[in-house]
Amino acid sequence: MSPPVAPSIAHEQHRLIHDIYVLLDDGDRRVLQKVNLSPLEFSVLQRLDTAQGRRLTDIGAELLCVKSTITRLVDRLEAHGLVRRTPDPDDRRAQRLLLTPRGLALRDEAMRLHDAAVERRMGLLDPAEQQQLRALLEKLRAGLSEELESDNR
Amino acid sequence: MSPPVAPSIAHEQHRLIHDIYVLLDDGDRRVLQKVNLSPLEFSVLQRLDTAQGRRLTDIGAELLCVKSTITRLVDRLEAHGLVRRTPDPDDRRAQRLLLTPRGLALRDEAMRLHDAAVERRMGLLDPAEQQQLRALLEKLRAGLSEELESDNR
DNA sequence: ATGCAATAGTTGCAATTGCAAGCGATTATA
DNA sequence: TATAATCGCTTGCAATTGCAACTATTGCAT
Repeated sequence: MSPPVAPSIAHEQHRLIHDIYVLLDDGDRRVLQKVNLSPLEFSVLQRLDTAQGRRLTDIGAELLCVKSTITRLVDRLEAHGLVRRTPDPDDRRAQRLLLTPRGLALRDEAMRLHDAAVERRMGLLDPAEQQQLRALLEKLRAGLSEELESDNR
Repeated sequence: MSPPVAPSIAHEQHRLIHDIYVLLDDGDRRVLQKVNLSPLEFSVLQRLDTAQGRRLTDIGAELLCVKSTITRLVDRLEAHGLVRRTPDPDDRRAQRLLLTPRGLALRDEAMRLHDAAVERRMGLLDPAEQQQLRALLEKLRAGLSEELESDNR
């Protein structure tokens, strides 16, 4: 049970976040299965709209996955009629990705289900705690993404 | 940018945790690559010792992945001489999984690297904030795992 | 202007993972 | 104690993902 290396506080914290993520992701997976979406597909749909659209690379950058993953995930979504690729008017290399009406409807349905499940799970903390948690996480996220950017520079 | 469904507070919080996890996981991946381990492999090694060992199924349950994933992940670790399967004396169906000396050394090396990276990243919060965060996350984790258990019942 | 590096996206390939079926061992039930 | 249900683990198969290589386009530096 006890490893020879003493775990640090930060390590414990990281472990906590990891455990929680695993639990949340597992819950997400079950909920989203009802609308036949994987968590990653849902993340992509969440980032789209029906008007201007987004470029594939931008989405990949936000989700920290390689371009080819987005390409093929979008292939699937498009085959299901949920999104539509359209040429970017400003850059002939790029594609803009749009939600179709059907995609919008499914996305909203998924969000309703997902939000209800998340609400229930986050309800384990009272509102004051949720507020606290949110502030801490926002600070952490800001720092982490900044660090990531400077790493990539 | 703005979706037609108003995002709830809980939803925002979930999004934060998700984003942070993605960032942390990306960081983990880079660090662990230096010792040629995937995050999941590292998670498994972290849960092992050199004495009694753990059963494969128990590890899978903790990491919320199916048994076959553990089977094959252990196949790889064993092929690299990091772990060893040994029959469970109490149950002839089961295998107990042990760290080899080499596995122990690598695990400790990985933990040193990983901890240093985590320490640096969690250092974005001051000690008081880390303390706060830890308390909140522990409460959340406890609630979530309890919920998971009752789901599976 | 011209050539060279960087960028957007796609494709081939290998590795990882989940699901379902299967096999031996164990526990529960009658 | 016989039989059925469950459990621990493995294997076949399909799906998802990352990496590297490639094409087409853009932008920068001369």
